[in-house]
Amino acid sequence: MRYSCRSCPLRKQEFFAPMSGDEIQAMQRFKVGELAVEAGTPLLMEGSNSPQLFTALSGQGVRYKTLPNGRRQVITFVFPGDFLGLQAGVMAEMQHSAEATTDMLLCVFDRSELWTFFRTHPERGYDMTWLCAVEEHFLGESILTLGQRSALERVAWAFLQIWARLEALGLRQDGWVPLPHRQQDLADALGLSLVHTNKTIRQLRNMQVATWSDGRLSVSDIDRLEEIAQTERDEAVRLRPLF
Amino acid sequence: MRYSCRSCPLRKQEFFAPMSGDEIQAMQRFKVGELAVEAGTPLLMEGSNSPQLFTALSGQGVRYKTLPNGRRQVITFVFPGDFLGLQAGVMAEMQHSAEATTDMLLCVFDRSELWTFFRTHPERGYDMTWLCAVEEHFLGESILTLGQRSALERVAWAFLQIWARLEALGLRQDGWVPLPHRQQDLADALGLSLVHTNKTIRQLRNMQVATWSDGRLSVSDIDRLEEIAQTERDEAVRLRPLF
DNA sequence: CGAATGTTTGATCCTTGTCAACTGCTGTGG
DNA sequence: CCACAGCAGTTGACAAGGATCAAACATTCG
Repeated sequence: MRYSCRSCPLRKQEFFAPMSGDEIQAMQRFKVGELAVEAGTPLLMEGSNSPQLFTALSGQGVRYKTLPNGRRQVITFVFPGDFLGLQAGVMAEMQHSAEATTDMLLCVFDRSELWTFFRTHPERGYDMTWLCAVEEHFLGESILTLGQRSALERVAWAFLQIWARLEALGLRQDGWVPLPHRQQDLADALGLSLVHTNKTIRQLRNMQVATWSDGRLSVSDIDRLEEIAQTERDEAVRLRPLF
Repeated sequence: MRYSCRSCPLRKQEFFAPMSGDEIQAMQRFKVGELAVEAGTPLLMEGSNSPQLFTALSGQGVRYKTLPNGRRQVITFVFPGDFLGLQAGVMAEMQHSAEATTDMLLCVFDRSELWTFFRTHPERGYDMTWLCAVEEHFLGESILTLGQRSALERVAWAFLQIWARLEALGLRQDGWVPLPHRQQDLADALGLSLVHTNKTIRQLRNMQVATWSDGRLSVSDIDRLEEIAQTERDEAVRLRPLF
């Protein structure tokens, strides 16, 4: 039996203790509702202080920061299960923006209720800390990539991460996973120019390792991809909780 | 009156509710002791699963990851007040290493007690989440820097961050703050080569903006530094908690 | 049909990396 | 005491990875 907040799974049963009936009720009070947004809709704005927290249910988006000169850095892609807006809940305001790349369905929580929820259900503090450590792990990997990997290694690494994550989410069908972003988005995530990103993607296709076109990413030689990306398959990617 | 875990301040009173007598007692049981290490000592090892958590009390160090080909990425510099080893407490093992650059004094906690502590003092889950959001903010800034800033911008940004942080810690004396790392460490943190980092530091010195030599960083024109780094002074840097 | 958006490709430039050599300093052992 | 090794910092010459510029192509949408 799986406990869940209707369509919004609170967590994976494999990794967390099941919730009591009381907790489920509290969770449902905590949840405000669902929100459907169209592609291109801004979800969070840098400098704002939105009263809401989101969990992505379906669709994809990006979290990003911008420099005064206009350059944009994509921090992470947003996939189903990702949690958005915690910063504004804790710090004075958001430090990054987020935008829907495709149509998205979001699970909306009321920020002010978050602390009430944690206070009445203290063991969830562990969950949050866990979530935090996992997030920190991924950001650290990004830093490693941006700082030390070559263009080819970066793209291979990104494909590998995305592939593993979406596969773990059960979004693999036939030989591909959905990756509806623009090449510009990947370029901004990897700190590369659009042109060079394009040429590097092509290189991976020519090597018959991975192909990304029409919003579909397919990896045909995952071992080779790991070799190129200088990384071992990351088990942690599968552990990301669905809060 | 300030409550504290002896020399290890649990938190800044400005941002957190004071602790009850019970909590202080629990905190002292949680604390195992202090640890003095020499410069060069490894504190955490990637892939290991150390049973301890640390808070830096004095001295400086680095947290870093390495690629199979040997390249090293410094994730953050470790300053007094920084918390180390949470990952291993939550995930299976550490995902990065840490090393003391100078002699350091550390406050040691027992990992297994952490959860007990949080369970008995649930409101500290908030603190941990807060700490997490702040950390995430800084890692996000690093990603922005590595992805989008030029070499000169990167070094200026780093100097600014370090200056603000150490100043907030009260470590500024006369016109300088202590920065005992090697140029190689900064290079590895910024994703630049040693040689180019050296030349860029020199450039900032020639511009009479900032000087770093003999382990002392002095900023003579902080406004200019912000301009170059493409950033506004970051208030968040001052909010980092001393857990 | 034209406008807008995204992808692809080639040519050229430049920021940064790599290589190499030299300095100054410190610690060590003959 | 000096010779020497080792390490961090410094500088110049050169190479290269990736950025920028420019233009063509494909799709979609009004």
